[in-house]
Amino acid sequence: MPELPEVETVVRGLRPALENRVISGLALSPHRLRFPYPENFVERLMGQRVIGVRRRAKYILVSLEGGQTLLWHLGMTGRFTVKPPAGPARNLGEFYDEAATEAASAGAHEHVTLSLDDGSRITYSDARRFGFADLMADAEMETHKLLRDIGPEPLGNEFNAEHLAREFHGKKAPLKAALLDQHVVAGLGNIYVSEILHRSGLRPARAAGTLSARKPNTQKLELIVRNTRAVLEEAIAAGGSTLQDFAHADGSAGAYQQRFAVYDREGSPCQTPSCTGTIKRIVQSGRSSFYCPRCQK
DNA sequence: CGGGACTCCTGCCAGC
DNA sequence: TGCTGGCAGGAGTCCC
Repeated sequence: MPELPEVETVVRGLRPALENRVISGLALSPHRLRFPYPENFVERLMGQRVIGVRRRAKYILVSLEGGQTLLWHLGMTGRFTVKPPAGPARNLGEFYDEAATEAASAGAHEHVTLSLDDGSRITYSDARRFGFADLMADAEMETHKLLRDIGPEPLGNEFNAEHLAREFHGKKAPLKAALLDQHVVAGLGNIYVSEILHRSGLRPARAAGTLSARKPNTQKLELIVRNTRAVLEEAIAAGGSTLQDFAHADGSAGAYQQRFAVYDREGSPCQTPSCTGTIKRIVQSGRSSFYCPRCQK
């Protein structure tokens, strides 16, 4: 599912396809996505030149020359496919299961088709339609409802032990929920939070506030910060290499197999060196969490 | 106000 | 074999 590393991978794939190109056509399917498209969506995008593509949290932000920014969220099953003027289509994001990727490549659930001035086309497919698009003036970025309250980027300097100490202070919510909260830190999702907590030796059900009492447990907080960065950077590196494979290969999928230490590994032996535990699955606020009861405290 | 439940949607798969 | 129910998950919204 698209969490920060997957969105980053998609952004890196979209960048060369979109930057400097002019939008020459835009077609929408009759189905709306999670939210209705913004007013005059097509008209406002037509003829616009793309000057930049970047990521904030799990949002894709496309800057347009005319002073507008296109915001896109992939939801859970959103994916972009780039079709160059000649040659095979390139599916951005091989982190989805193979069947869904094939379906998208075959044109199923296509909701938006963007034509560019170099003859290429970019399509957005989204089986569950949890994704959505929005369009705003650049000046509205700071105050945009979906962006203004988002926490620091986990790979930036603002995400540190002091920040977590402040955010966790007095929190009764479990660590799992606290790290999933986009206001605490941006971009983490269900899968990576399990991985980060496993690497940090912390139980997902542990109350976040226990790490930030009157005297914050700085060591543990720093461990979370360090492992968050490590897990995300490894995943981005893996995604990036997938993209490269894809760019110079014949379009075959499956070169990249994500290896998780705990996610979806219930009943498997814990991979922590010298740990003899077995991965357990629990449900927290309707979501699965995976952890090792032996080495996570 | 914090925290949890519910909601959107469709594909997949275990179990009957 | 074919159907059904449960599950997957991002994040806004609602309610206690």
